[in-house]
Amino acid sequence: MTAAAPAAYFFTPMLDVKVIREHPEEVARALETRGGAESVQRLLDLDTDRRRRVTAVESLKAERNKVTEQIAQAKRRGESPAEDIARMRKLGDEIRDLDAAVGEVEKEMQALLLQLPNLPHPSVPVGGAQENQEVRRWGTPRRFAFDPKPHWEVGERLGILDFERAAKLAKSRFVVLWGAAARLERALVQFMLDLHTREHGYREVWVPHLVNAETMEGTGQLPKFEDQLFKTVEPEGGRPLYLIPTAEVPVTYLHGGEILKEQELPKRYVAYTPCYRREAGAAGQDTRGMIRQHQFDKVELVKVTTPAASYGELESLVGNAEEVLKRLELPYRVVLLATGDTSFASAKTYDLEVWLPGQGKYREISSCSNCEAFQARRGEIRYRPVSGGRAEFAHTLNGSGLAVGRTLIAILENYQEADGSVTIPQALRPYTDGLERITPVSS
RNA sequence: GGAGGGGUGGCCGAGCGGUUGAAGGCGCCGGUCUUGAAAACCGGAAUCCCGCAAGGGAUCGGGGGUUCGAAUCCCUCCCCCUCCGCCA
Repeated sequence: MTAAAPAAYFFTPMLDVKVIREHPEEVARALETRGGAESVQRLLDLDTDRRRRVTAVESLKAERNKVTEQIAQAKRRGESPAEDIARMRKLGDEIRDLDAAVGEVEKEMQALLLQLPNLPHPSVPVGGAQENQEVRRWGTPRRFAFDPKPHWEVGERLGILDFERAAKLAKSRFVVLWGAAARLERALVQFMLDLHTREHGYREVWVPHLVNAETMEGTGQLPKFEDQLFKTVEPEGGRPLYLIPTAEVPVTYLHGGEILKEQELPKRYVAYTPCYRREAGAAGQDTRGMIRQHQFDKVELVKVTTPAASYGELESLVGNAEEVLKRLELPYRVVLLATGDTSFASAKTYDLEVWLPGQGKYREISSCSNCEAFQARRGEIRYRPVSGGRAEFAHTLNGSGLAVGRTLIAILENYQEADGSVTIPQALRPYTDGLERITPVSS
């Protein structure tokens, strides 16, 4: 039996209030390039206010408990202490009012805290995307004897990418994959899952694609990014569900509200799911082709580990994702994101960018993050140390291993030939039932 | 969809108005015994908040209510289970 997930519970925000209280300047500085620094002073004021009120109400409660005990004793003696009871009535009202006031303050604090992003790791360059650092490159972009086409031209010429019909079925930013493309998509999923389970030690897991608000909040998607999510409408006030924007959400929250044993860590999971994103605010970006879709497949890697091990696990996670590109012989580079470009829940993120000759650019194909205790705190994911002490928040990590649609794109662009055909990478052939080349006939 | 049952500590499971932060078991930590281990026995240990501390407060699915006082009574929401119906 697994523990019931806690309904979001006051005072387990993603940043520990104590850290803000004790190091307000450092926190504000760390958040400068990430957003939220302006909340720090307000939080400090609220925190002071809250503590003052809590102290006051608790002394009243202490009195209530004492008098209650006196009444109980009197009753046992057969007396009826009318004046004590009358006093308790008044006390009870006062306590109720003060508690309500504390609740108001806590509500405001919680709302602010839920909007604060994670603090960056010291090794992360400070600044916006222009401060991102290329860590390494692998592979040499192929020299083409002809002008390499973008994937949408390659795919439409082969009759395997169909944007028009997808728009008819749904709307723009969807695609229909025909024949060899659908086959390739499936092969890629299989190939990635096999690699990570057989060689990298991940356990495969299959999860719901629709999750509730607690799960979204626990992993940092809500409340801040509601406009990026597809949401269901339930009749008669039923609780809505959200379509997952990444498998990171359900897979990380598998252990929400649980206390794991240190000796079970690290947990390493791999999951294949479709991902659904509104892409609000991306109007005009990547409108052609299947770079940015409302629905795409992804194989996701998730780890739950101890604070001491998490940065080592981040490096190996990146290596595991890189291995997919290496086996597919797709040139790529690894980029360490600067503070301002690092995602909300993450303390440190490496992006893998694959070379797309049709666009003449490296484009993101994986994002690998160490969220440290940010999600663990929100989602109450803890572990009991071997030494038997108090339960500690775990560290959670995630990374794409890889985005399948973009991998398909990369193959179409990197492996295209002058005659419009596309060669299937060697590593994928065990999964394509003998198909070695996509031509208009084979497609 | 109809009818019932239930949500308690790391896990299982008692309690059903005051002496219960909560019996018992399992698991965990320490000790005795042992060449070592196991078994047996003894002891320890929930979490969060406020406080320099002493100490105090809160927490038995969430929220609200009744009461001087609630894990225990009432309302409401969420979730799980069993049976019947329906169904990929």
